[in-house]
Amino acid sequence: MNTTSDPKKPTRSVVRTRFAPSPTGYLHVGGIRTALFAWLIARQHNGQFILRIEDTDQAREVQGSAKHIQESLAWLGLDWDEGPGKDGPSDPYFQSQRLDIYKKWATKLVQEGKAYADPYTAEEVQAFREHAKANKKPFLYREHRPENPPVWDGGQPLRLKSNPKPYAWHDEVMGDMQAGAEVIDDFILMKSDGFPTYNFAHIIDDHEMGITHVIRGQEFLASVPKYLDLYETLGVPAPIFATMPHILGSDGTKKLSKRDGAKDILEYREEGYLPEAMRNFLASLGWNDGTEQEVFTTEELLEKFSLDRVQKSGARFDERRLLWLNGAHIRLLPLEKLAHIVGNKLGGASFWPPEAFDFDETYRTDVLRVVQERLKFFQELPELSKFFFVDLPVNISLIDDNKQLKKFSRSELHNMLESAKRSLEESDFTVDDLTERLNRLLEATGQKPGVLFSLIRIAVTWAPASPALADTLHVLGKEKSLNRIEACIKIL
RNA sequence: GGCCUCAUCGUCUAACGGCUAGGACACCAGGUUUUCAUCCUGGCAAUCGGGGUUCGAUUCCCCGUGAGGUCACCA
Repeated sequence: MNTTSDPKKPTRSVVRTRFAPSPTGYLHVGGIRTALFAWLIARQHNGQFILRIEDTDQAREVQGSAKHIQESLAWLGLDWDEGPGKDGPSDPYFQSQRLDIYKKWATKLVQEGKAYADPYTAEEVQAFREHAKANKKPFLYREHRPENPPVWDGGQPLRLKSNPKPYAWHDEVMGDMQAGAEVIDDFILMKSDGFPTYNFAHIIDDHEMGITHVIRGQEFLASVPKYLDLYETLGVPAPIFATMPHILGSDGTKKLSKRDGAKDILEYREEGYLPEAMRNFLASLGWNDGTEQEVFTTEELLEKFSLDRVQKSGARFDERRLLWLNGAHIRLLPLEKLAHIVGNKLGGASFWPPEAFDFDETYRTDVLRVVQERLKFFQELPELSKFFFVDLPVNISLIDDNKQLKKFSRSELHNMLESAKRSLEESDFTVDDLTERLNRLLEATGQKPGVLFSLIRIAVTWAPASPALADTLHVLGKEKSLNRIEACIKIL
């Protein structure tokens, strides 16, 4: 393990970005979009993308969520160059394992008189806060800064001795920013439990890890001046900031959050969404390339993404758009690849109905070829394909309620199917021959396709929807098709 | 309440200060030899309000209004 205090840091490439979640639960689309953008920036500059786990709040930590987060990123294809499971020059990447580093920096600040122990109890500080609130004034701790603070022994909160003054900075997304001295305060660096606050730890880590671009959500925008103050006090250069607008819930009222029903990103994997589609969707929420292109492959995203075209305003999360995009990406997929994804869900599972495995892979691939263009997400594969594998129960209402077929008597339908059967018995069941025969059948029976084809389609599937008739018959094969037609003839 | 940010069809968005404000999703209608889907065509639908500046404001400025964020020993 490298000690991060080594002054001779390894040569770093120009761009290093990070995603730094806290392990307090799962990742939803709001949070993971920031990760996508950070990843995109790193990758398009041949830089590094670092995953850092910010586990400094013992109380809020959720067991297993660090793993879950890693799994989410891995599914989305946001691979990290350094982080959990990937040793790097700034190892370790869990903040809870970097306590000595924060302690060292904190001690340095104390020695230089730039930080001091907070002598008040939590209740006392809370009283200050409420007093300010009662007077409708913002709370500033520094107005209560003790004259003779006790020696910091690690048991009290450690506060930064701030230098209130106006700050101006540039944000890649938000543009030129400025703030007055009134927002600068003596915030807490180290908590009394010996852990650093986010406000302190992320700055130390970003510096130690050589992060060049800090890409994060809007909730941190108001804190940037405080961070600027700390950077100055630390004598450390500030990185490039890029503040992302929030993704709002579909009702548009709040930042998307778990409380408001934001889904675990991995649920989309379960439902059969493509990571490719998710990346496209996430990117297009708040970003576009200025053209009318809507569907982007990840290669195109890497080529075209830029922070300066990221929207400043928040965007609502509309799952219908994701659904459409997913269908579009499914149609873009080569059949073999689609077959592989569909057949290898997770833990040996698949999106196929169980009956599909009574058949060989060639047959399943044939089925997939004809349903590909109507798939929107993989979880709907069973209902779209089940009749290729099992005989669905007869559902006579498909005929009785069909607005074309209901006009005919049972015996008329019976006769139509009889002639269909006779013709198909002669077929070699290639798509071409089937198409040819079905066309001739139209002439021979004098029926419209809406009648004849509907009837045959229903007879061989008993499903409300299915692929084109010739395709369906071809995939089903001669024996099964004729058997099903035969069975239908009997009940008519 | 203070501070910060934002504001174009229902939604995601485009538009050096200059054409009938463009595209996509969704929805509706029609077409492609049936259904569902794809694909194609068409339709519906927007510059938050008020003042300026300007020959001309979606665009620039001001004031409202609305929305979001922040003001933790959470991140």
